[in-house]
Amino acid sequence: MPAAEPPGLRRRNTWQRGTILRAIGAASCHLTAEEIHRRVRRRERPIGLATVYRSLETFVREGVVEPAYLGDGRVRYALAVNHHEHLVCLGCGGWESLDACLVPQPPGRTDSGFHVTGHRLTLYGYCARCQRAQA
Amino acid sequence: MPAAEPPGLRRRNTWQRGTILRAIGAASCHLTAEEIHRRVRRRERPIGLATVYRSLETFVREGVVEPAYLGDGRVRYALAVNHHEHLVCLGCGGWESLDACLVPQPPGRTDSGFHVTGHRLTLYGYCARCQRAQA
DNA sequence: CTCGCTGCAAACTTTTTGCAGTCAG
DNA sequence: CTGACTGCAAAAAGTTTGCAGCGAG
Repeated sequence: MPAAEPPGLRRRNTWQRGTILRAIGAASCHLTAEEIHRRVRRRERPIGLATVYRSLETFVREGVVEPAYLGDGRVRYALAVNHHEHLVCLGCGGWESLDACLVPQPPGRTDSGFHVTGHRLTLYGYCARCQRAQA
Repeated sequence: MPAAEPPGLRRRNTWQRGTILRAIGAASCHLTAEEIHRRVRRRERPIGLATVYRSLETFVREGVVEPAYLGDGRVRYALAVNHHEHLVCLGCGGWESLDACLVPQPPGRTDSGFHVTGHRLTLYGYCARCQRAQA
């Protein structure tokens, strides 16, 4: 499920990547790159923001981490293991998490030969507060 | 379905918005803001990029246009009527469209009172080309 | 040893915002 | 008439990249 290994690269395990991955895993929801950066900076040895971005890119490619685009112009990340969907409000831009996964179908292969390893579902509409405001 | 009317604003129809909406509708796939801008610029009277962005924001709020975040750092737009899903390759970053909509469940209301009016599903994995490259 | 990874800072891209003038209703 | 919409240009925000040094394997 974690997708096949990248072409010819040999991955190295550094303490930075471990720290970043642990920070994402410790969070209860999706984090932005900056939030992750801020959390791993608290440690004795700081980690560069660029490193966070580069590590995230690697993790996403490996299928370990899942990105989420909630419409506020920044990407959020969470462990693929903690997969969940989001409800985004078109009124205020806010969002809530949805525990259930509404796309139960297992990864497979499409007609075009595309190998599906995961998915990302975002539901959008209006939150309770915005519905009231429109009344 | 096109969501309720915004709070206290009265919308105005300008030739710019009509042109932008027509450009999106004429496209066979999702367009980036810049692509839309380039297309509406061909006309005799050019439209400002900021206007394109502001109009898109309005259209999305109204539920007329649907955004798509395919992971390349820019947002793409298409008419909600032309709804379709995407397959994004984690290997090369490319993407293909999927005609079928895999989330047939109708809009409804969640426990938290959130009113769902639409959704956005992105499947990810590896395209045929990248699978071959990894072999 | 080798070569992928890191940090820093500069560069880039995309999107947003301020403001004054315009025009739809 | 009113105030929402527009254009321009400047600014912001988020992400990427170049490069030299470091260190995992």
